[in-house]
Amino acid sequence: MTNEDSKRNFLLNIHDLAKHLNISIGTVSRALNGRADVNAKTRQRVIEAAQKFGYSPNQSGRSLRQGSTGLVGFMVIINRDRETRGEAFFMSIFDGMQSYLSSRGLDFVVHFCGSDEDPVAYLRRIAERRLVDGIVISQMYRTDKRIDYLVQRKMPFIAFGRSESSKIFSWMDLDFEGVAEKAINHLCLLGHRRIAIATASNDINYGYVFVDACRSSLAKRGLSLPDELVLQEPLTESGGYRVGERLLAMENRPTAVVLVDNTMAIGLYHIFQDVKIIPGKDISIVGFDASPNGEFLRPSLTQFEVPLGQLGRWLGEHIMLLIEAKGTGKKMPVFSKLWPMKMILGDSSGPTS
Amino acid sequence: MTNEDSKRNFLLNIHDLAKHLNISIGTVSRALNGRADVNAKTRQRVIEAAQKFGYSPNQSGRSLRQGSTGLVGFMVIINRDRETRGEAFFMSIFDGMQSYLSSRGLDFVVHFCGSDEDPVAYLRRIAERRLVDGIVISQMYRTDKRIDYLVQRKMPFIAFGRSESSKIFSWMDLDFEGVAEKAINHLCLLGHRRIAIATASNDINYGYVFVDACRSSLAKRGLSLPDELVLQEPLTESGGYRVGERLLAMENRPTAVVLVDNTMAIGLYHIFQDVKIIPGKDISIVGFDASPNGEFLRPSLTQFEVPLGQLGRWLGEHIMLLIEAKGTGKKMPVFSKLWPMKMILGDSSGPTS
DNA sequence: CGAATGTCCGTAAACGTTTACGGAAAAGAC
DNA sequence: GTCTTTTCCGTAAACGTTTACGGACATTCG
Repeated sequence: MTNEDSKRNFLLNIHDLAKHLNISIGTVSRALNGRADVNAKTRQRVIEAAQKFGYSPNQSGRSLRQGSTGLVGFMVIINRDRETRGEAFFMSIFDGMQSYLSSRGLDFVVHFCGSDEDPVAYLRRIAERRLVDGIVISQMYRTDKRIDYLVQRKMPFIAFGRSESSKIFSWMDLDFEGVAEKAINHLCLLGHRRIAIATASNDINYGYVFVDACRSSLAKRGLSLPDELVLQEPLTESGGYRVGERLLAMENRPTAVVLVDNTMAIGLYHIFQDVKIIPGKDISIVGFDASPNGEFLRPSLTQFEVPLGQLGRWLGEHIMLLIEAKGTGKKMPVFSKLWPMKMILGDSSGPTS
Repeated sequence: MTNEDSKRNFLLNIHDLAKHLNISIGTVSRALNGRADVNAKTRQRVIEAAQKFGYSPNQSGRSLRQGSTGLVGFMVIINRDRETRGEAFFMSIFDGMQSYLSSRGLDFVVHFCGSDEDPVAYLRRIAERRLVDGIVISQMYRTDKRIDYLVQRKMPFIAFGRSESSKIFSWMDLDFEGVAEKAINHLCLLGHRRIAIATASNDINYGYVFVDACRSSLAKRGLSLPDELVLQEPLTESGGYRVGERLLAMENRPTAVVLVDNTMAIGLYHIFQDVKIIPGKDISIVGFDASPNGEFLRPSLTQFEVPLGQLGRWLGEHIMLLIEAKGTGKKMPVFSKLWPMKMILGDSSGPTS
């Protein structure tokens, strides 16, 4: 009793609302859910009362009955040493996803896997407890257990980033191959022959993909990418600084360097500034994703532009399609998409001297 | 039938598990929930089976029965022109919160209110549908309707940031007063007399609080803060650039400027670099929150340090206390805390010439 | 050996919804 | 007027849990 009080609190449910309106709970539910078999006048009364008392159906009851939560998740792995893309990156994606999903009546929620937790265990908890109907997973590893798990569980998901897997699954990724080709082409036209690549550690898949793509693009032009020019460092400011140190220490210094993340550019610029090397003149730098930092560096950074909001909307739309397909029992479609990026010329890349 | 199939899918529930073990669902539930009245051997069998088949209780059923979701939320308002603190800021807070809450058996989830949505309506949906047991709201406005709503609804919440309100509510905020005092003191000791403040627009509460605090600290030293030295610009790189433009345009230029957000520092440094003004020599700059950007600026930025992970843990702990108090029917405690920040001396602040 | 106690488990109600079903009343057809 | 159709609403079952309650059986005690 006292327990019930503390549980119920003063919040009202569908019974209270029905009693107040002198109609049955079935009618209240039908009215709010926009079903046809309810009188227009009655519906109006119900909606007004719900509005007035601040009533929305309890999501737990609803989910339980419907077998779905109406919730879409996005899983982010927090990395203490930030060996991943800059986090600000995600915000614009969230914005686009949220905007699309809410227009379709779905809710959107982000799950942050702590830096001290196992991503697979974390994801399993979310899935087993049925917290969401579908999920976007990000920061894909080169081989990622999460994929096998979700496929086997037949849970709707999209991987933001590719991954090596024998399974068939939906993914979308930035067009690293296209970026590599454009970057290498640009630098080669400027006369560069010895080009370094700064990238992430090998188990982060896109670092690997990007280096591979650069190697191909170089090969097409009769150039090679020796191992000592692949500089693996954390994708951070200090990682960029470290890249600079390693470049400066080389006996046969490259004339250009391509970065897989713009955060690195900041550290790189600073070490160059310390030793009076001018980007675009003494050495060429090409960055990756367009970020405000890039525009504000001096000289401005040559980088690539990607409309993150649109990308988020794409994710929202397609995860919804997967969820719908599963809900209606149809077999789930499989999506895969490479998102194109546009090169923005800055002053950090110039002809060889 | 076919409908049931598509709903149920192949996922198993407590009945399936009980049938497989040849015991009742009650026992399964008790075993998994660690109740005393279940045989140790039986419990072991249940736990192993659950592990083997990947079973966790369906959260909807659980929430419905218990009247609580075991979920803690964090509401972030996405701002397209980023008139708020840098977003990377939040990640470390999430990390701390997630870490604390998961150690207490609670789940943590972040809700992003899209830039095209009304924050109050967004929050109401979350609350009315009982998506979470408690929530941290951030980016407080000077007067914030969300507070009144949550107080009236008796929903456990903590405001991350103060706000003017007649209501009593729990909050935690950075110690803007302390920062202002230290920054002003530091600059005054260096001989500065004419100090500008770069801040956010007036409806963001902390911008207002900070300017007010600076004004007090200046007054204590017999100095004033004329209106033309309060520079309201977006807390972005270009906002910082704009601040620089305004400073350069002044007939009686201040010798120092205090920023309420370090993102601004980037733009400010660049315009100064363009016109060959050296921070710390020709003009002094004091930043706000410690960010890697700050360390990597040249000359290094004088700024303030805050352990964001600890701050997140504090939020997790105290929102949990509020939820527990409400669950047991006790009256909810009220927390308020100013989080201290430590000044990190850089080379961007120096004596007047 | 009977009674009292303790250990463990099954039963069933409840949580707040949605929705298939059936039926009452109103409307239309003849 | 009756018969059919339509419109609208109430009833009750179901979703997957947790937990109060009671009872079966084993154990202890006198």
